Amino acid sequence: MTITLKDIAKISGVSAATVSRVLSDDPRISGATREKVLARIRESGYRVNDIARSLKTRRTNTIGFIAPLLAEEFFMTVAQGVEDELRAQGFHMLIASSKEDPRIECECIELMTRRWVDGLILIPCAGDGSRLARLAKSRVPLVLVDRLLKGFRADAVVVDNAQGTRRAVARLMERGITRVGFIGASRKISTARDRYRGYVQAHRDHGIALDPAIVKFGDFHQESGYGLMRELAAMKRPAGGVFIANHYMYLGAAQYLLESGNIYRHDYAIINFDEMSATPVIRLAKLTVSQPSREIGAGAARMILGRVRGERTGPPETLTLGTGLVAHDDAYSLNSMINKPGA
Amino acid sequence: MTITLKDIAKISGVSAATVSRVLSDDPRISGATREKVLARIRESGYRVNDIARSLKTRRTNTIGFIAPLLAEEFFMTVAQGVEDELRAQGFHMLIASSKEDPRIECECIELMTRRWVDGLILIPCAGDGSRLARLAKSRVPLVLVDRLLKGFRADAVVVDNAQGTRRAVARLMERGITRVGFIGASRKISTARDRYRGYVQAHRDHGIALDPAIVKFGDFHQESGYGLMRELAAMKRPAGGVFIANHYMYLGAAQYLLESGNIYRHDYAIINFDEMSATPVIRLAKLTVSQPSREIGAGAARMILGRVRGERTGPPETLTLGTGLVAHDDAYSLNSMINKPGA
DNA sequence: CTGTTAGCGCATTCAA
DNA sequence: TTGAATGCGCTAACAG
Repeated sequence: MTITLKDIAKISGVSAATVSRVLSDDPRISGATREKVLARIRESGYRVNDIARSLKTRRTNTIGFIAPLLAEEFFMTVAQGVEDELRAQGFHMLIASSKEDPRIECECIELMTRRWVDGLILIPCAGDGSRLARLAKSRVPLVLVDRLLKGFRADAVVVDNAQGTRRAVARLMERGITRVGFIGASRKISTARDRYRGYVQAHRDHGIALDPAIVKFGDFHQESGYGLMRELAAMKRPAGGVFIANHYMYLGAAQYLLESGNIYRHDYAIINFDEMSATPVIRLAKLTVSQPSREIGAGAARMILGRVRGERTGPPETLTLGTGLVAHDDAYSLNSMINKPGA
Repeated sequence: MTITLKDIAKISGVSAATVSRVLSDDPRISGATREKVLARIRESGYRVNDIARSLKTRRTNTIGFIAPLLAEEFFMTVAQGVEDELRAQGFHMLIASSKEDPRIECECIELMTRRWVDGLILIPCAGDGSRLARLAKSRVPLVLVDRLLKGFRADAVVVDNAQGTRRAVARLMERGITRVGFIGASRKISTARDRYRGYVQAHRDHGIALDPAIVKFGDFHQESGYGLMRELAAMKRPAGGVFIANHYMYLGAAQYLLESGNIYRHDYAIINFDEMSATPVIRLAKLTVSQPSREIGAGAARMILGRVRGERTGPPETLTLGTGLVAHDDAYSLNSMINKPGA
């Protein structure tokens, strides 16, 4: 027995339309009736039924957000940025994870679309954009975040992964470390591809030949980083440095170095990508490429709302944010570890 | 101009009611018409409008999930557990974060309720349950997760925080470490309170007097752990061990110990609460109390669905899961650090 | 400034 | 087994 707008109309002695107008702050309503109606609303504990409203207006004030996983700090920091911005603008957020599986991703999109989300923010999984063709043809605005899709133009918010990587690797080279290993992920993912590209560019910039033997591709997860670091460490001619393409691979690599005791034997100059809450505690990396993850999310939210509100029309735009580069002079190293304990 | 159920009825030469029945797998529909209608649906690319359906059925197949923050691994691992279970059962998840602010929390609840969520899973912020009185009186099922609220009975999924802490601290005491410091959070949060209780119990169990000077309360965040660890380290008579009440405080404490170089001077026997992805890499703790975070989420999802479907009625139930205790024999320590580099 | 009218797209009585 | 009629709660013309 929920109380409806019509009930309010009745007990206020006005029409339903008037109540509706009060609810939506229609300017051409007299102060008197507005007060009266608001009073009845307050007394009665009436609450709008957003579903009914949506059926009529064809807008749900809801944005869908789909990420490969929920329990990853980068994705969820982006999500937090999105949510903050959306809530500030009166929007809801429907969330789902694709498990890096295009089929699940499609299913999520389908379900959210059925629920009439006003727009969709997507951190896509690997592959090209063909699976999104139908969505693109529908009228539902879409913003791609973090990763781009081959052969698919859409609004997007990304960082300059190639440039961030290139600069970091170059920095190492300028310090005289020319043999730098690479621990990355499948190039079916644009960020993985671009980070690899930046790594290659740095070599070209410095006229250094790239040794394929120390270039390893895995899958952005901890186990992968662990395994690839082990491979790298097993080489007869070890690398002087290593670029590790994301936070979880860095965790895995670090775990290997610590568990194996390798860290006490060889002083790798490590570059890691992503500055997360645990980064200051790991302290194995000399250089960290950071991303403004929260801003990425906020930017995506603003972008989608621009479309939803019709403030922005026309061809897709891409917002490219820059990366940061943080040097850790306090990183562990063979030398510092030998020296410090004496202190 | 989206195509509707009525359109399908027309092109199929049947009534809207029939199409509706086909859509909901009504058993008393002839195989022939069912096939025919399904064919038209497929050809036309028709898709149900869930909003209209919800207005009619008063169910949205959507569960709201509210956590203090999105970008924290524990909360999001719970969220992942919830989402997996919900999606398997055909439900959506609306998500929001309260920022540990009861006012924002209330606002989120209000907004989700207006959108007719079928149920609400809440990791509440500090305080008592009075703010939820209205929600409790409404017909919307609620499941509390992780934290309980004083003076408020509701379905809940928690772990035995006191027991987990008690056992871990006891373990340290049995190894002869009797002076154990405490780094915890505000006792306005039930988990913080219970972990403190477990710490106190361990002392009582072993007949050890508790020294208030080494018991510190902060706020579950990194900065707090950092600051409290510094206070502890500054004591003239240092503790032999420290219990640190959650992952982020542990990160902060670890950061302090490393930055200050204190770790090279004093070998704290550390217990930390929560096993997260970075835990194996930090390696400062000798003992870790783990929680089945994903299972907590899955359990909460099952619990709320039981209510939503009316399979479960009657008084609130509490599902209490156990904690794990992991020993890290490979943890750093002053001795290991001095010895290893020689290798 | 306010009321009347007419649906939004679907599920569900009640008849047939 | 199927159809016709009705309304969920709200907004948006169009009048007045």
